[in-house]
Amino acid sequence: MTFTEKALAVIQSIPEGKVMTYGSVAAAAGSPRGARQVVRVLHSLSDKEGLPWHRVVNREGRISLERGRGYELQKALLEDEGVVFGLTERIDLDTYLWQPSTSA
DNA sequence: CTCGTGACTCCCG
DNA sequence: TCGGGAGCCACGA
Repeated sequence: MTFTEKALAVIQSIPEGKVMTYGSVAAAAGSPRGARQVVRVLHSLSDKEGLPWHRVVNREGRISLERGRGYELQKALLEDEGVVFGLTERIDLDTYLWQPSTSA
């Protein structure tokens, strides 16, 4: 089981209306410092595995992508799932952060 | 095998 | 408080 596979499983475990940070996914996958690998996983498998890449945001609960890069798409997808963006285009992690270990 | 890369994160200035 | 730089890890060429 590689980090990529674990990350893949973790990301797929994120339910609608919830989000996870790169760091959290990485940690859940076994590498607290592997946030960047999560990025890689999204890039490489989001398309093939049909991952909910839009449910992955940065540590601030914000979309890392820039306007015109996918930002609006991700935001739209999340809002469609019930995720609310704050006045600062930010997601309230206290409310929407998905924590795999705490749910089961 | 070594080098480069990346939708990150943290620490220091 | 804000900005810049280095660290990090795994994967593709």
